[in-house]
Amino acid sequence: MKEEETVLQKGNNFSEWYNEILKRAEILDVRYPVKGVYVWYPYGYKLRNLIYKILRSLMDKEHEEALFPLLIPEDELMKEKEHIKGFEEEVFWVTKGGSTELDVPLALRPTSETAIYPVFKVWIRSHRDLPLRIYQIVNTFRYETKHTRPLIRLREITSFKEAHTAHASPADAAEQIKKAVALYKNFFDLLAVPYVITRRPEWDKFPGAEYSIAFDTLMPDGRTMQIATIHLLGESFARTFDIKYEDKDGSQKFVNQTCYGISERCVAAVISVHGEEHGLVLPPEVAPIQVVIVPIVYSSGGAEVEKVCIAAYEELKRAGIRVFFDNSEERPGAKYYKWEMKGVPLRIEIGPRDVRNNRCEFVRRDDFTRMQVPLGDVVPEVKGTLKAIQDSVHERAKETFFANVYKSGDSGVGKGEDKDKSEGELEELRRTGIVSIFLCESERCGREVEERLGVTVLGEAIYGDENGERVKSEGKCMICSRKAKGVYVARAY
RNA sequence: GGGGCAGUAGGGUAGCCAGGUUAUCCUCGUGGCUUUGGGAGCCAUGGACCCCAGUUCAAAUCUGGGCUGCCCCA
Repeated sequence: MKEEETVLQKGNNFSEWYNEILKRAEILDVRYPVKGVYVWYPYGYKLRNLIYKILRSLMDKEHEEALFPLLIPEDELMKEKEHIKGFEEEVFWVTKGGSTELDVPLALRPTSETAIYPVFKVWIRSHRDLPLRIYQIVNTFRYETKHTRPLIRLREITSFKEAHTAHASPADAAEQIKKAVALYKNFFDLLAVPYVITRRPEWDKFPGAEYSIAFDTLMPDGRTMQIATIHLLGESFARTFDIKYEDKDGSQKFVNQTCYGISERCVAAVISVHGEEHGLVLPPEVAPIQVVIVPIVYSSGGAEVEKVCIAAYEELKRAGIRVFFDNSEERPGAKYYKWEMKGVPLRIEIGPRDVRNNRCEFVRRDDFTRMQVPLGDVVPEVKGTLKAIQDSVHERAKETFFANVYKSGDSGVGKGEDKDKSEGELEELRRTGIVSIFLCESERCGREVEERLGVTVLGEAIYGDENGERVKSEGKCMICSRKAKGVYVARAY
């Protein structure tokens, strides 16, 4: 194979890189003949499952997993007017059973509020039933009319983790929002994916919510991608679906609700943020194969090498490492390229020279550094190296990310230039990253900025820096000069 | 939302403008022999014109529609 087929340009053509890597690393097969729906390859599905295993373990501490139906009757879906307005044009409908027209058309859930809340009404009777915190991981359907993209814009979202909570008081619900933010921070930190957290503008919040908070990461082409959303629903859905509880004093009260979700965009983020010219670079936490052992076998003396490889393999496996022994027929070089493409964090090479010296060689995927390790120390050395790779992958991602978060005035937290930007400069910056500007809360000014700069307003920068400190910032709106807050804008997916 | 380009073997492609014999090349699959410290070599062999209609003696090639994919702009 030729050199240009080996090296994938990521920087100047992200789209091509992204499509190519999904295919070559066997994450997703895009050849299914329906627009916007795709097939998970076994390797991609293992990656997905490891990522969702982390998400599950975080959720399970304070939520219970449940499973609600895919089909939602038309009358339930239509109940919450503001909510349905936001989805109406994207709903898939089941209208026939065989050749019989259905009395009530059934929607394929675009999200599950209207499937879950009628059941909440039945489940919740007393303040003793609160707080109620459930989640599910399901597929959802949206009739996307725009350009669909694997893992990013889908007609079938296969892996939507949605949490729904109900609380007695507004304060409890607000407290839950904070917990959800902390939980998601924890999650993306483990994936080594950097983010900004913003409160979405009033005119861009989740339909039916009081307010929405979102996590956005930065893709290599300079666009942001929303990777998590958190919504305070207040009482609006409770009123619509009549979800009430009997309080201690015997009175009937509406519950206060929240919901928050993460989709397989988190997988797209892991792939896009860390990958490079040679393929995927997976953080060890989520790598389906953490260590691959490649034997260097000659026709003579191969048996000895194989014996040592198997011994190392068994030892690592016993230690709980996800290890693979590649004793296929290919030549060593071919194996290196293959496992680099698949993002395996650490490769161990063992050949006759190594066996003679009672050692093996480590090669790190993140920086290709090579080291010799005594065979007796393999397990502790692997553990230490995987930890080091996890950290350095995270550090590198954060460095790239924050180098592309720019502030204008003191309205943000980025590490870019700390001075006021002219519109021309902003024009330049928005091509490569996230820019913080002052903007008032009116939709008119927001839309004008979006139009003029060709960006999306992500929202007020909250929990902005790494210490989780809220950024205090007040200034003048760059459109109307009224009192304004610092908001992030960027070109968004 | 608007505009452009494309669909030929599992993957990538030539041929299409100018219709006509057995559809090109690389990769890949299968069997065999020799190999193995960064994509091995040789021999044999396997596999394709997106779908529907139209034009024509004749369509991968021309026309229309559909489906699917990709790119750019908003």
